Amino acid sequence: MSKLRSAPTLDDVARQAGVSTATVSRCLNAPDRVVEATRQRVMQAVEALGYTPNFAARVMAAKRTFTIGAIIPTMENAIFARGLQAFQEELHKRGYTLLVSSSAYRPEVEEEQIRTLVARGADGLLLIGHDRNPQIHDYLERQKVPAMVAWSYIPNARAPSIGFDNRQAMQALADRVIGLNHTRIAMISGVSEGNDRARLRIEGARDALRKRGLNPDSLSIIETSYEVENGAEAFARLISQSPHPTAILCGNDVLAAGALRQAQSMGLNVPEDVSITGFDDIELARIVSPALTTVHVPHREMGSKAALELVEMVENSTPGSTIRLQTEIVERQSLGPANNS
Amino acid sequence: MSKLRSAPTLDDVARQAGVSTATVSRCLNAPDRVVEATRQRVMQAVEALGYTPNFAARVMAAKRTFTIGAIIPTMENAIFARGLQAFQEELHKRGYTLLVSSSAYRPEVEEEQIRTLVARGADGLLLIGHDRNPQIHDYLERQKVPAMVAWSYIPNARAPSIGFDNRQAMQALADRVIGLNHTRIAMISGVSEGNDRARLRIEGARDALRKRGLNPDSLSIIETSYEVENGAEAFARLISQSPHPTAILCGNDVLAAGALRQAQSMGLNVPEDVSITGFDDIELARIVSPALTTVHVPHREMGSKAALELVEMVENSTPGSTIRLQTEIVERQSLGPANNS
DNA sequence: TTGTAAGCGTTATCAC
DNA sequence: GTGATAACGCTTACAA
Repeated sequence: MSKLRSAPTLDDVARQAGVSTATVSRCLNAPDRVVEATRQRVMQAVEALGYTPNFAARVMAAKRTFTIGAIIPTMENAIFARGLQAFQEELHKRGYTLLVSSSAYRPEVEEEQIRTLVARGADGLLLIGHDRNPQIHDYLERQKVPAMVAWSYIPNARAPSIGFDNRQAMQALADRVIGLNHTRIAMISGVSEGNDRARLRIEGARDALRKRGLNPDSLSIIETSYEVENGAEAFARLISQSPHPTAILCGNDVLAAGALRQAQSMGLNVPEDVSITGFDDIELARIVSPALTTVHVPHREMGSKAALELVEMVENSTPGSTIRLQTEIVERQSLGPANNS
Repeated sequence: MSKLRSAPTLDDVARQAGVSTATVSRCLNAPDRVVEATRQRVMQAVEALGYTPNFAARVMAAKRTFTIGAIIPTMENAIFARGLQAFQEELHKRGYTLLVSSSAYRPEVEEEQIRTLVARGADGLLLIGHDRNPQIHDYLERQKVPAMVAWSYIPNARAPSIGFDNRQAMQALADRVIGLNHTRIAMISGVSEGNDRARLRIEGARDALRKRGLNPDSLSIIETSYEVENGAEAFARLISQSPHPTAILCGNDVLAAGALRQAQSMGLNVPEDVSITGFDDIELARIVSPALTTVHVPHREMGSKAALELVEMVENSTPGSTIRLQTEIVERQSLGPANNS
């Protein structure tokens, strides 16, 4: 049986070019440390053989992968997509490759993915939100893999983070709602357990009620997972209360879109009969009609700054700094004055 | 200076447990080939040291990564998300990890990503659509990395594929439109160059005109990239023609959502004044109002079957088979009879 | 059942 | 500038 010819190695290239493997390696990694003529010869051999360096071997020898891993809760909605795209673009400029996996909002899956990415030699990790088993951070420290948290700003947390103050942002929005004379307010939130963003947004809404002299416990909250259908269902339940809420704060735009759809299918006018607000300002917020009044999050800025910061941590072993980004309320058509009939 | 203690290796575990590295390796990879007592001891050592196998080393020795790579054109809209999620879930069941990267619809980026993933030892690749430089397939063959194409069904193409017949699907939809007495039809397509799905959908629309005795060249087409804004702009241009089209076929739901928004902001009623159709049946199609009449694509089925097929190719060196999935038209509210005034 | 030792394909440190 | 050569951490015959 003939020996299967497998992918060409450095050695093959070296032999073909009549040089040593060291020279070939230099041609690829530090071209100026090799004389033009030999480099030409080597590159020709590389071309001719269709050589691609073996990544695993390179990693073993160099102990660097130029790879950053990111674990996001879901790819199925656009919340993280835009920020991640900017993250990737910035990394690419700096010579890094991004590997993404999604945990489906399950902590144990996230943990597994973290270990997988570390085992694969990720030079650094991007994680979403602060809530997780602290042992994971012990593990990352032992493995010396720097990690940065995004989509949430919490100073002095275990890991440096870049994001916005979810609590304050929702408080500002709720305050705006109350300013329009809404007093019967409800909220459709993402599942708050293990999700600091969701939890802080709830707290923010309560803060607003409190500051305006309303009872924070009067806020009826339904927690549900982040899908359009769930938003619709939750809306149906909340609106059946009597007297029904005149404004419904949603934990994100996807839930808000679901709520809106449900309102419409129940023959309710938004915002005349009931106001609905979103959070995130993803594309969807402008697509639905009425367009959503929501909280704009600077996704791209967050992604690119996260990349810069993380690369800095990786390359200079710095602890990483925590960065706060500003959000702003964008007023569109889904929020109007209360109709307290 | 004290030696920095780095991540524990197999050797450390072996020493701690008082066995050889081979035994530790076996405990991890073939637990039944080791006696219970020693395994206990080894596992304790693993636990105590917080050992994680070094992936690169493992790959070098075993020549398998249990990793599948996927390169999708974009993460920024939901077209690929659901199918990819199913793909990942199925792979996970089979013990594989999925690595995803996005090419931003740029062929040269896709090519680079393919090389990156191969260099990283991906055991197999999932690619979207058939249009690409054929040299890439030569390369993959040389590297012996099986690849499967999804989102497009083309028999006898260079790579096996799983998907649907884009041409036939759009033809069926256009036929339905014509059956509602539309004769002035326009199309908002994705950029067709380097995108067989977009191209075939255009062809399908023309086929329908032809079969119904209409002039296929009467189909005015605007090609644009896949974002809501582009759909809106294209709609504005098409509708300004006189007489204006009564039905606008969109290359996907995102473009359709943009067209719909633009129609509404111009005070046009859909479908009374103009009909709009989508393609893909992503969540968005049900969120907008009127909800989109569109082509339903079995995304999850496509993803999981692609995984099965690709794993089969990887594990048994089979050539892979080409699988055709069925689409169906879902009638909602954005398509109505022509108003030929 | 367990241990020994030979790779795996690079990079990096020295000499030359 | 270039060439030997020793790691890097693991898997896997083969031997014991």
